[in-house]
Formats: sequence, structure tokens, C-alpha cells
Amino acid sequence: MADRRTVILEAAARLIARRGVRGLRVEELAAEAAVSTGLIYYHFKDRSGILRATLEFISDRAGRYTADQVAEAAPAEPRSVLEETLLLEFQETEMVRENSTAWGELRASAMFDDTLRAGLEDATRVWNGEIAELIAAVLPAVPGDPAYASAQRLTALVEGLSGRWLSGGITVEAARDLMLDAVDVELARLAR
Amino acid sequence: MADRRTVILEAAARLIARRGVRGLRVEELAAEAAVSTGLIYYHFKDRSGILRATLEFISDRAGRYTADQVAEAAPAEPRSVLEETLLLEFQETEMVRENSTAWGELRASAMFDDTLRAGLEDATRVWNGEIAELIAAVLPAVPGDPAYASAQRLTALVEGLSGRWLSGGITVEAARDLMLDAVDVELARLAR
DNA sequence: GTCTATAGCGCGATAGAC
DNA sequence: GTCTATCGCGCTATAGAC
Repeated sequence: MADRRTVILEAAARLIARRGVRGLRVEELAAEAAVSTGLIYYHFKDRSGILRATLEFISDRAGRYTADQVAEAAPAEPRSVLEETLLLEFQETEMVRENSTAWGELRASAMFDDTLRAGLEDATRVWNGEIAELIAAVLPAVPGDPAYASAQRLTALVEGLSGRWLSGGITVEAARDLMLDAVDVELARLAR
Repeated sequence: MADRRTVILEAAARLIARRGVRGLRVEELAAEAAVSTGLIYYHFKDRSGILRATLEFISDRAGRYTADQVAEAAPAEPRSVLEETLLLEFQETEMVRENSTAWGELRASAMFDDTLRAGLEDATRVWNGEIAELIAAVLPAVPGDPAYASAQRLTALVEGLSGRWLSGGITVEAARDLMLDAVDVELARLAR
């Protein structure tokens, strides 16, 4: 079922969340995944290959848990769907913490590692698009451009608040409250 | 005038912006500052001491360039002061790029390095307070709590947008536009 | 306070057997 | 595909002279 490659990527996400990109040691990754270092180099070529693959793995997984959880919440009003989707990034579950931390790390690393940028931009664009669509579902009359701008602000705010949450500056609850108000503020503006 | 210690810190800010916290090599720092590695360890004890001192140096410097530039723009209306202050973080000058990059790096590092957290939280609190005061100058009738919440959102958004700007996701201009609209949105909300 | 020299080893990466 | 063994560089940190 879970092939070795996937096992390694899961371990990498866990480890990046725990130690950061800079703290990721290939040997430690091997231990965490219960494989040899040789196998890791066989599958991913080099250290930066591990990072690229992990970025992709994480953004896929985030897409999945988002879709799942919102679907399972049953057909709700569009506004709650938008709110819930954004709030999913602020939960004290292991996977969310892992994903958010690793995501922040990889974005930070992309400032100095060109090979990470492309994947990051793609994932960001997709995310912005999803949020823009949810906004459109709430306010169908609003044209695409302002909706996309609002989406960009909201996702950028998620990243900013995540940074503060994960570095201990604010609690999850505070982050959630600030996020909810931001949605309110943006929608009120678009509805004018 | 500029003692060796300061020269080292300036060089550290430059290098962190260029290579990241992860890429900072003590030997390279010594070369950049034109001193010996021994002197660096004499002044800062160890690598993480360098980081702590640089964080403090950077946030002091940011406070200074903010105050200076806003003062020099002559007595303007409070709203422009607020806007200008927030937009100062999005400029293609070397010092701003340096400060923003280093700040982002240090925030990311704080997720895994407890010794950085305290300084980071203090600096963030001061920053939030400054923005909250500027908001109060625009809308004196608004009570402190909602103003502070708006300030938190705005500064968190600055960090989020900076991350995207510096990792190549958006241009400075786009970041500025998004930021300006955010100010508009927040003020409209508070004025209601 | 400042430099030079070097210890010491952590860690990425590869070779080669199975 | 997967493992074991190992090489050798790169980097932090210290010792000791001036």
C-alpha cells in the first residue's frame, strides 16, 4: 500500500515540522522512515530533491484534507465553507501543524533556493484560485479580479498568522478569531 | 564610530538576507565583516548568539528607518502616515530587502529555536502597538481593542505578503496594492 | 580586542554487494 | 530496490600568540 517512497516523504514532512528544513538530516530521515540512507538517495537524487518532493507531497495532502473535511461537513452555506476552509489551517492536529510548519519552512527556504520556487508558486496559485472560487460562491455578482485579490490577501494572511502561531506569538484561538474577522471584512468590502 | 561589533552585525544582516539563516557561515561572515572568526566568537559566544544579536539589531534599525522616513515626509494626514508606514516594508531598497528577508528568516527559525522567541515577540508587540496608534490617529473614536486587532491583521499581512514578494511569488507593486486595499478595508470596517 | 592556526566531527554523498 | 560501509569536505568552535 504505502510504498517506501511515500513512507520517506511522510517521515520527511514530520521531520521538517519538528526540526526545520535546516535541521533535516538525511541520516535522521532514514532512521525515521526505517530505511537506509542509500535508498533515499536512490529515490530522490540529493538533499534538495527530497525537499522538492516533500513540498509537492505536502501541498497534495493539504488539498486532500481540505476537500475531505469540508465535504464531510455536509452541504453548508457557501460562507461557512469559505470560513471553514480557511480555518482548517489553524487546528491543533498533528497533520495540520506538520503541514503548516513545513509549508512555512519551505517558503522561507525558497527565498534562497531557486529550485523550490516553481513548485511553491504553482501550489500558491492553486490555493488562491480555490479561495477565489469559494468567494464567488458567496458573492456570485462580484467580478473575478477583486475576488482574486481578496483571496490573495486572505491566503497571505493565513501564512502570516500561521507564522505567529507556530513561533509562539499568538494562540490558535486568537489566529482563528483574527482570520474570521478578516473574512468578514473582505466580504463586506466586496459586497459594497 | 562604527565599532567592530556593529560592523559584524551589519554584515550579518546583509548575509542573512543573501543566504538565509541556514546559509550563514561564520567564516563567510568574518570575511564579509573583514574580521577574524575568532573575534566573532569573542563578541557573540556562539552561532546562535550571532542570530539573537542580529535580530535585535534589525528590529532597532527598522524602527529607526520607519520613524525617519515618516518624519521627513512632513506633517501629513494620519491616514497617509499609516499607509506610508506599512508600505515602507515593500521597497526595492537594499536595507528594506535586507531587513524583511532577515526578519522572515528569523521568524521561521524561531519555530525551532526557543532562544529567539522572546526577542521576536517583543519586537512584534512593539510593532503592533505602533500600528494601532496610527490607526487611533486616523479614527480617534474607535476603542483600543478593535484597533489593536486590525493592527495585528495588518502586520501579519505584511509578513505574509513579504514572504511572497521575497520568494518571487508576487512583485513589490502587487504587494503594495494589496496592502493599500487591506488598509482601506480595515479602516472602512472600523469606521462603521 | 584581535588575529592565526587547527582540532574535531557532523553530514552529504557514493561505491558496491545482494 | 535496498542495504552496509566509508570517504572526505565544510563548518563550528577553541587555543594561544600578540
